[in-house]
Amino acid sequence: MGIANELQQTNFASEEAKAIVNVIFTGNWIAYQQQELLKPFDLSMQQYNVLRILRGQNGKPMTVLAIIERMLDRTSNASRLVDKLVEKKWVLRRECPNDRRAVDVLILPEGLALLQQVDEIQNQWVKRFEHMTQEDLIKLNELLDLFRN
Amino acid sequence: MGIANELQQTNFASEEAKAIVNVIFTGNWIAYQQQELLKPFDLSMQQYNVLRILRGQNGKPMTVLAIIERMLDRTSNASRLVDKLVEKKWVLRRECPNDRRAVDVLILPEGLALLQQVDEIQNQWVKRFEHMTQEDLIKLNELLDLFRN
DNA sequence: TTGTATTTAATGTAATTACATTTAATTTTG
DNA sequence: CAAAATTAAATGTAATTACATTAAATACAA
Repeated sequence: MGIANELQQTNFASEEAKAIVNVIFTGNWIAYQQQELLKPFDLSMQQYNVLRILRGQNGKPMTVLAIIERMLDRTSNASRLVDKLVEKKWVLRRECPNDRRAVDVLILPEGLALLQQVDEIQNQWVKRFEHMTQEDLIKLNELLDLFRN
Repeated sequence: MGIANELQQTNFASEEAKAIVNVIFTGNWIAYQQQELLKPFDLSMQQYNVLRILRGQNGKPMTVLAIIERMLDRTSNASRLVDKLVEKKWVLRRECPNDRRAVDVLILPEGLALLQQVDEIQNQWVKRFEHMTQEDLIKLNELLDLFRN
């Protein structure tokens, strides 16, 4: 993967400049891996994210707005995202009883089953990070959090 | 920014799982910052990346294929990317003399001037990371490299 | 209560992207 | 050398995305 190594080689103006590129590049890299992992399930990362948020509700419905607020990437298109999930019969969409502007979205058993399947593959895949110690991972998470502050 | 903090709060299945989400999220976050920074220059991140690659050539032209190989994000659309740069008169495109299939792309003085302007803003902006020590940044870069291996 | 403002979701659209195909030029092979 | 294979870039397209606008319902204020 050409650039992955080149990143180490390239001489950057500063450690900051390298970190910026490195964070973006590594983010894209892992996002790509995740996309590939989800492809066999005909699931995009955003759709997967929404399904997991809905699962987190333990059966309670959520409005589209509530979903948007929980999503990792601010998407203006949650409506159409939910469309796709409805089409595939993974979630149910229905008018919200107490506010007819709003729409309740609810994960279906089929959606839950799908997530369980993905979880299994995901758990397998995560083993790819066995070369990192727990300490490494904690430190990485700390530094990324610091980076954003 | 809701999620940024929620990331710290949310309880993940594992440190690995958190790192995956954290890397993607932080990558998107910083990419967004960069996009905003480039917006006043009517420059997308990919276009900026191409211009910088061309600047690195110190006046020598590059074929589209050579550009693709150096780009951070594998884009299948380098042709159209270069189109935009040509439109804006930042680069020149001409037939490659020794291989008429190929196309030489060359950064123009206007393109170099633009980059210099962006550099200045960029240098200002990077100060946002002053809260991180040099050691922090080096460690972050190391851990990201490790993460990809 | 009635008109105005706000909120929620859906939609229109233009730009971007990924992926496949096409065109033209060059290289390889028989 | 001629035909086939490969290479480089451009193009077609369908899907995705960002951004603005619309439509419908609700909240609020006079």
